[in-house]
Amino acid sequence: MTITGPNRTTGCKTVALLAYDGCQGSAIASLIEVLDIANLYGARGDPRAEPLFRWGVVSPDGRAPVAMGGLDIAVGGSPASVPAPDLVFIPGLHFTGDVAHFMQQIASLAQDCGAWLRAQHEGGRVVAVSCAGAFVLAESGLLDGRKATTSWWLGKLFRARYPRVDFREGELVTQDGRILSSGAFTACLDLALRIVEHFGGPALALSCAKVLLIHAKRDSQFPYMTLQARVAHQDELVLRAESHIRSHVRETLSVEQLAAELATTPRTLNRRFREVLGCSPKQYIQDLRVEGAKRLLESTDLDFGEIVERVGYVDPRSFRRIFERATKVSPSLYRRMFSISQG
Amino acid sequence: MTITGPNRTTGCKTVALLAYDGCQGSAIASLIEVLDIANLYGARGDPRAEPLFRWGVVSPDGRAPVAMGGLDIAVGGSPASVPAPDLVFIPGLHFTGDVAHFMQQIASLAQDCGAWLRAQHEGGRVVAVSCAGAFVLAESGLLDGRKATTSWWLGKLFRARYPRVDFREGELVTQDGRILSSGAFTACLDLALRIVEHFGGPALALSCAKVLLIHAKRDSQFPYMTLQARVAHQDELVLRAESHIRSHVRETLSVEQLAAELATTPRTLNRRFREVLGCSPKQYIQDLRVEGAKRLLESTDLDFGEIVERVGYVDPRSFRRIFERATKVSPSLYRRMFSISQG
DNA sequence: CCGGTAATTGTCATTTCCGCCCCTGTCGTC
DNA sequence: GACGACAGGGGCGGAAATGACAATTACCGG
Repeated sequence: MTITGPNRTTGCKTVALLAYDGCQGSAIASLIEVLDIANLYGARGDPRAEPLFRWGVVSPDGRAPVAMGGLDIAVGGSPASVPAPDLVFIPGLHFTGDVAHFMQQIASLAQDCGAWLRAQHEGGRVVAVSCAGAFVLAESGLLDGRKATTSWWLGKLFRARYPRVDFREGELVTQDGRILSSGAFTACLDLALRIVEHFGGPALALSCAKVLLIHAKRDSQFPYMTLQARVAHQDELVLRAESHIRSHVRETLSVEQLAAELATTPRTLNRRFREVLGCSPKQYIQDLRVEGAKRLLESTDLDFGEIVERVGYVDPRSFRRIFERATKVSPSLYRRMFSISQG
Repeated sequence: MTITGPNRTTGCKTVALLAYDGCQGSAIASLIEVLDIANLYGARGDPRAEPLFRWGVVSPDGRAPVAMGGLDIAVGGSPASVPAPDLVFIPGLHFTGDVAHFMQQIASLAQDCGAWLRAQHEGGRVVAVSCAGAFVLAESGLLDGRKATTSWWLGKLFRARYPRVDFREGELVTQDGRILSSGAFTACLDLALRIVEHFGGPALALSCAKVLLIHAKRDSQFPYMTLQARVAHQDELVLRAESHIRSHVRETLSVEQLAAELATTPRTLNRRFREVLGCSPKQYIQDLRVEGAKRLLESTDLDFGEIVERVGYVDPRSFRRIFERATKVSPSLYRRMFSISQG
């Protein structure tokens, strides 16, 4: 797939999509299709109109990579084969849980494409990444001091590795100057819409959204997050506290009580939790309760008041506040999003 | 991309994905990735576990097709190269508005693959289609008397062409026996989840949904539908009526009044509308008003009561009912889904 | 046994925010 | 048209989190 003809001399925008081994092929295919649809709807009524977008797929070495899941993707050459793109897109990368291997892939990509990416950005082009693609940009230093996001399950790793980036946890799409980033897998669709909006305006983006069946205004990744495994640790006191909490989540549970139970003081408990788990005991309990409520919303028809009681709260109003802070959606919307039972 | 090894002798399920010229490549890539993720999450804790899914991409003639937007897709061969798949998937096809050309593509596909598809289905395999893929199945006679859906903008065409199919307008995913179908573009993600659920259970599907950032329970295409261009016609009376309606939508408007205005009777007006446009004058007016309300919800901050008045209604309660019947969501949710302004 | 040092814990004041209560408005259902 | 479940604003008393600093403990070599 190669680019033909000129671009910057006209109103037509050129997009270069970077494919590489193990990349999320659907992000590339989706973006292409969204641009294709935008071309169709943008030229409504005039079939001879110049298309709004052109695009080409490239790879670091110019050879066809094998995407995630084993799909072969044909490319038009190395990055140099798309002269003067208006936008560069880097898809994500599957993370299987092996941090070392993952970071090594990122480092290798950054080495191959970092200089090119920096040059593109300095040359005034828009750079858009989705999912783990943000790591490549961060590694290349392009995100220092800038807003960015990534897949929700990579958030902690990202924040730890790149403290200089203005990391926006849980956001779906971020924009900072000419740098766009987006979250997990299908967030690339929201990113694609943002790109269409950027070059073609909000009305065109909305038309595309309706054809594609995407909310034009999905707002965050928060509702999708699940409680991740805590860091392993050896703190005997905290371990005992965790165990005690786990077996009493359903009951009213105060930190003071808990401290007494473990023959220590609230202050110590607080300090140790923060040190080892990075949060307060109360927070820990709340997280568990919210996760419990999510399970009940997903798998039962109990009404919210009942669920509130089951996870150890009395007042629906307060627990709703906590639930919404964690998930960024209301309980009923959460249920509509993730209910397992038939509807 | 080829399948290696056996399949039906074990618990592993094999999926054959059919690619063809102009097909929606992202549907293929997405399904592959969803299956890949399902393999990862399904085997949690046991890296040596046999994967739940295997897959292979094929094309009618075994050669690599060029997907929508110009993306080349590598295939493992013709349909015969995936022996005994457990599921066959057919992606959609871009519809640019040229019905004749579209139907010719469908006919050609049905000719190439119809017999194979029928054999697969008769052999007990699951057949899944997304978007315009339903036309291929319908053309091959596999959908007669069965539930099916397709992209919302193809609904009328589908119903007209295949009256024997139990067409479910606006549904996102349908299942009838071993035949699955899904609606517009990204509905293939919902279909993919349904496939995972079918072979791996609801809990696994939910885990995948959260990683992919998909609602596990998106319910319909209705909110995304927009008023489509009406059929062109020559009925002078109806044309005058349409014109009169368009210029008076904002005012209270009765069919009786309208008939008087055009020097005819309500009965005639009804008959002619039904004959030419397939709906009643009242329905026609309502459709316009709902569409007007949608525009206002998308682009302004006016509250619903105000909008109701602007489109010519008095009672918010009754207009809400009409709005919800058409869109299947409440006005406030519609605004949250498609609001153009910042939020 | 002692004093020095560092790590940990306790005390307390401050601020934040939780949890409970009131209420109204919206939505879907019957 | 009425009802019940849900959403969410606001206020208040009290619990929780945390910083600063003092007190205690643990661990040394001398």
